[in-house]
Amino acid sequence: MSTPSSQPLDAARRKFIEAGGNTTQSFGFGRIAGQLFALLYLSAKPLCLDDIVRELGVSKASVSTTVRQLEQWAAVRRVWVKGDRKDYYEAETDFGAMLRHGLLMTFRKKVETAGAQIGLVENSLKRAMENVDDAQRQEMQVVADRLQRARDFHEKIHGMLNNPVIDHLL
Amino acid sequence: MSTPSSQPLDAARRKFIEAGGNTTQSFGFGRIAGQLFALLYLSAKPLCLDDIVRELGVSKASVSTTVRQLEQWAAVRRVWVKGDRKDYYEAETDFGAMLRHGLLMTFRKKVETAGAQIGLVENSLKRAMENVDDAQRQEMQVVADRLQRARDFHEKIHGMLNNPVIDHLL
DNA sequence: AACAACGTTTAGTTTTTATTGAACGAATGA
DNA sequence: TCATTCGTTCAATAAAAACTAAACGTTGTT
Repeated sequence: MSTPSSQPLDAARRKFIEAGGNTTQSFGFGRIAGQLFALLYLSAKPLCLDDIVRELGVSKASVSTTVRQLEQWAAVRRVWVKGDRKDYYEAETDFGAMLRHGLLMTFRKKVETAGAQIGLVENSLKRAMENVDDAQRQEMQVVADRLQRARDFHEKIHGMLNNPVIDHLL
Repeated sequence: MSTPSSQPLDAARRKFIEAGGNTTQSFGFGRIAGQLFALLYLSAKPLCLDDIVRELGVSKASVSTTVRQLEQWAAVRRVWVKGDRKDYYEAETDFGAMLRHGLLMTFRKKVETAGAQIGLVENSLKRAMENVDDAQRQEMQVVADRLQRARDFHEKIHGMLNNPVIDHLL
């Protein structure tokens, strides 16, 4: 008992799925991630792996890995359907929650990694400056100043990303 | 008459350059972009193409193209040195300006493209809904509703990105 | 137990992106 | 004019990423 979707509806759906793929690809996440999310987002019912394979025309392996990516970004969630041992998935429809729990997290991590690396360089330079004559120290100071400006900026960004106001706005 | 930079200084510089490469790569911009910016950022004097080639150990072609990328992002600017027809480059040290004029711009464009695509799908679906019986229209309505939520979110993001307050915070 | 239906992992392939060497044209100055 | 020094472009290559088919382990069914 499958619903015979109308042609114009399917046409629109496919356009949206393609648009989703293009968008995620332009942001450096894969193409399939966007297509898969778009498909689920417009679907009234949760879909299983093979549904998705059929609709998108990609391999089961790709769907399996992509679906887990999307789960990590809180863009898709697994749902249980009674009396069926297949895994079903549905899209998160609250984009704000999605950004807060998924993308922003990833972003924060990368920013932190960058900040930590600045810190390491700063420290190793500071230690090196102690055992050196004044001429050399002066040359190093220029670099030390720039490093500090970089770290200042990092802390500014860090502050913004962890500001509850941001979460509230999304 | 070249300055004989001290060993510890150079060591720190190289670490920073490597860190820069890792960071930009993790964000999906190339590795060289980050290395090149980091090199210029810690350099007291502007550098020419061949200086950069020498320091980073990459081809002139790569430096040429990457430097133009960075110029577009307002991360690097060309400076003239009197009596030398080589092009010299220096880093933008104001990270805020850099984000405002470079990265945010790129980001905005991608978001706009995505938004436009949603609009297209929405319109084609709306038009299709006019010439269809009630049963079909009801099925389409579910999809139409989700599309509208997607567009609402897009407009929220659009508003945030174009809010002067953001620029002011950076 | 043997089988079938799933989702995952792995190893290999295809596709895309990054990087380079070499050729080129413009500008400089002998 | 000719030779040189630059930066860019372009075709080719190397490196990375996306994608797949097939094998696998698990879970449920007969």
